Amino acid sequence: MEIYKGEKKQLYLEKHSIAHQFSFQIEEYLEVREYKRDEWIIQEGKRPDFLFYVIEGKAKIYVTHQNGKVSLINFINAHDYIGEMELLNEVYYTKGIQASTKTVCFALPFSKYRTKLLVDTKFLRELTKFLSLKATVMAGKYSQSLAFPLENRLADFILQTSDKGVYLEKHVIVCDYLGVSYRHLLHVLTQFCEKGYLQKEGRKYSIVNQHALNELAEAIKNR
Amino acid sequence: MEIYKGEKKQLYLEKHSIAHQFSFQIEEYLEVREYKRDEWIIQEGKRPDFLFYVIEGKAKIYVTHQNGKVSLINFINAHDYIGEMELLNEVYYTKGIQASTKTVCFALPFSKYRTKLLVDTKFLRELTKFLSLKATVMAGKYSQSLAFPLENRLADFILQTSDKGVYLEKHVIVCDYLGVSYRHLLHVLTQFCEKGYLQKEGRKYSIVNQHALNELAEAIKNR
DNA sequence: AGATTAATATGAGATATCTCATAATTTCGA
DNA sequence: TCGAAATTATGAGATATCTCATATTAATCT
Repeated sequence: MEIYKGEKKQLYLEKHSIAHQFSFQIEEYLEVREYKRDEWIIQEGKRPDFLFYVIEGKAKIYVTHQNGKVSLINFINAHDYIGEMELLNEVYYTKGIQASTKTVCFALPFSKYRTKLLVDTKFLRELTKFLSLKATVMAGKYSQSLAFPLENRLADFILQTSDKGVYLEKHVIVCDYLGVSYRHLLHVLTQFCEKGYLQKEGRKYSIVNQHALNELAEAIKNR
Repeated sequence: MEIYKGEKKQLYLEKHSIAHQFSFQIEEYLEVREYKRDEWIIQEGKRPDFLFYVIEGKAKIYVTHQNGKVSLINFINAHDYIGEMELLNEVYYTKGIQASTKTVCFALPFSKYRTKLLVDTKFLRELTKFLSLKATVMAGKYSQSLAFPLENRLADFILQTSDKGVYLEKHVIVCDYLGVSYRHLLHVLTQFCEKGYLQKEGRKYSIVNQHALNELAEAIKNR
């Protein structure tokens, strides 16, 4: 992990200002941090000392079950908060958060800001929106996961993550995210190829029949 | 739906005061409402005009998928808010909320309070806590549902809902909630009986081997 | 460059879960 | 109190998904 100083720090502060989300000055004790790919921003079970706001990059939330099984719960993207659970709740089991690309974020030390943050209307309103959205998304994912087979969820995932008609996510991450075994993911991908929805080209898959995928994905959207 | 007036209303206002969650007077336009079992507090797809706070009773959140399948997403209990998503977000697909017992709640009209609520530190902090918990619970449920077979989730559900060693939830609701077919739920319940964890007595099930159920349920608790 | 690790790939058999069909029992309103 | 609707119950075959075993290829480290 690297902490930006001087000019580099100023650049980020200006270019990605979040001052409008607060009604007091936050810059004095704010750090700009860069985490490298695979670095842990927060370790599972270990309460963080900072509230993070992601500027660029992508991270993954993990939780370890008692049987040792690890679940990828969600992705974190730019403009997401991290550590807000620990800011708000005295008692909370901290989940692990790992950078999946180079990730730059602002870090606000609890020690300096906690009290101020908890009475700041602007910030609380922003946070409330963020959380309500998060809760909604999780609820949606939950009901989807129960109501539909992989076929539908994968179609949706492919459409969401593909770029210019090409899908190239890593299987290991995807099967973790969608909660299925590696074997089964490959199985369904093969089916998609056989049905002519996708065409395999080396490691990549080209979308051949977008319409078919759309139909599968549509089924899981509750309106 | 019945709106309490006069003395009955006063009684509820005093006995279940939520004044401490707000920094302004909320009583003037507040209604105390009673919904009967199976009545819809909020209809799916139809934005509510009130922020609700549940005083007593139990309700269910439903969402209808495009294929007509309906998912029970979660239970709502006393001290939960309803309609907070619509208060915060201009754009939000409203889920259906149905009372599963007689349910009494406070209803605050958006028209009178929206603006005030959105700048009230006390309220926002309460709401933020509520939402963060909700998001956490949903995330937990999500990862559980993917990582474990019904056996584990059912064991947990039985322990949570049983009273004095007796389990008597309706199967139709349970299989909906746990997202499995009726047939499979019965199948696993039968297994539990065969293994000597439960004993069937008419419609009820007595817990015979709590320890075994505990072990199954423990597996899904992360930490 | 060679060694190690991570990721991809495929087969085969086991298990969890679903769908459909059908019947008995209970609940509840007219 | 009767009949409709909801709930419980069980069987049988289909499908989704998992586990394990094993091979190949790509990425990473020294």
